[in-house]
Amino acid sequence: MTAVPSQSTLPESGVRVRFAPSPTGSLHIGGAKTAMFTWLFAHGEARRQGKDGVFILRIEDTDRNRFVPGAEEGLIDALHWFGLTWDEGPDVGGPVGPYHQSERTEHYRQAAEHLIDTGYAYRCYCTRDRLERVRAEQQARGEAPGYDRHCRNVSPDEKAAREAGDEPYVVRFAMPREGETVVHDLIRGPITYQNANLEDLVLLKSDGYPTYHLANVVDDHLMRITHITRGDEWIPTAPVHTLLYQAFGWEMPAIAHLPLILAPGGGKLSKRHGSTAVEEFRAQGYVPEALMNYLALLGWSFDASTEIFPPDELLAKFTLERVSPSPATFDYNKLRWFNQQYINHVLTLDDVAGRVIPFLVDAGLIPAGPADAAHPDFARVRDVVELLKDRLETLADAPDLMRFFLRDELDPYDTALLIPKKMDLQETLDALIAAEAALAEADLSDEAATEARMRALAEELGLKPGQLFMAIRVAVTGRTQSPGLFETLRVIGKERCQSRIASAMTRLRQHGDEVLSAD
RNA sequence: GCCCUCAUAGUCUAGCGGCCUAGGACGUCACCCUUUCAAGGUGAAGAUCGCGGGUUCGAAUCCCGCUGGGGGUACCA
Repeated sequence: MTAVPSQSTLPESGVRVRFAPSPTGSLHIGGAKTAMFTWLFAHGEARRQGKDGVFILRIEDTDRNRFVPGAEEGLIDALHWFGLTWDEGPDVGGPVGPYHQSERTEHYRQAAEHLIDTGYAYRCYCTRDRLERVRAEQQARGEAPGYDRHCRNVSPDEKAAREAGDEPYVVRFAMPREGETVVHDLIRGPITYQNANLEDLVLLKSDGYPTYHLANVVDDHLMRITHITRGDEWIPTAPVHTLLYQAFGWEMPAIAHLPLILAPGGGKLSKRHGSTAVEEFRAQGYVPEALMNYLALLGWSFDASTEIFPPDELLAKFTLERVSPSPATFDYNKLRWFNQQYINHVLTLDDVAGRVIPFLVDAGLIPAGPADAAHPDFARVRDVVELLKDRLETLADAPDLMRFFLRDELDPYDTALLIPKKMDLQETLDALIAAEAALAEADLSDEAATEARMRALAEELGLKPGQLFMAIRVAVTGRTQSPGLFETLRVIGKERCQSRIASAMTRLRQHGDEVLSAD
């Protein structure tokens, strides 16, 4: 008889959990949420209770048809960016590796053999054609489609004959035909299943690779997982896995199914609704802390009013007990709000300045360099970010809002914008001439003094302060919207302010000529 | 079809039998602040707690049914 795979010796540790993605694409936001809750449980809740909370990354690459080269690297990248760290995994190693299922096939083969030997599984030689035919017939008769257990019931003679040949086969689980199986979900309580409704699932495929069911159970056992945390969509497989543990004679880990993320219109969140991959949110200028905060509140809450939970707060407060069983709809709007909160109020100025750098580099506004204080332009960027961070919803908004600070040339703008409300071209020109003269002898680093001088000037000119300020604002920024005028002037610098006002005056004169010649 | 699961405003949620004339947040609208735009502040509208039965002196909270949403039903995970 084939021996059942056995656990390696490992010091008794409190909580061992894993995130087990398949490298079939980029990290979906739903997967990120599952990973995060699992991480919070191990590194937050368990460790707060004085337990050794271990978070493991395991790569479930048993489907050779869906394998995507590079996906694993992308997954790990995205997980790191998101802010998760694991204690054991394919990249960091660990005592119960390897952490790729494709390197653990011997365990699964052995486990399947053991189950056959003990009568809990059997070889099935049915062809795909036959399975399809059976399904079609069942459906035609209005029956529930499913494997008819043909190979489970063959005579001993036929069985022996088949085994002597070299036909390809799969190994199926011999599901109990009666009784019921109860799964105790940590989040939703007991779930009862009638065994008669359960199918004889394939455990080992004809290519020798295991299915999810076998590999998952065997690995969770061998890796000494204490709590299974996974998405809601796995609930229907829970009784099968429970029965599998029983067949092996292994203790079943505790299990918790985390609520799914739904799309705004209902159904799965897909490309049609917007971004779904963590990598996309990153590229769009979301900060990981905000994404984490938003996702945490999609199914978990601490109290009736707290909304802002930076990662350390999450680690300090998260409990599985307060995770809701109901699925939640993804709201891009609210994510944006969280992102804005982090950029405007939670992250430090230096931090935001650093994070904005890659976006400015991509836009060609500053030279490439490190995304922190080591960048040669850091001080400049920091000064600008100080004025603008409150109007950043995402980091990707930065290049557009910051252009007129970082480049000498202004973007093209409509000359008519220079003329404030209730003023005409000549009045505007006069105002700018006076403003330029005043600016020439002003100390822009003293914002209060500059403002006082300009307010006085407005009065001399018989203008409202806002009118004068708007003319200057447009001349200096090329826009009707900007941070406070005097801090804007200070950061842009006197020389550039003067040359921009000069060119605004030139444009006004030309504009006037054009208007005249058109008449 | 069958199995499972979920159910408080458009959305995320608090609530775990009386504190609820249902609290917070996003979004929406209004006002304040104000040199523009943000940010910030204040306030408003928005939920017969999906529906129907029970249990109880009393139910958003417990039980049953229904309805609706979601998931599963592969040699994918």
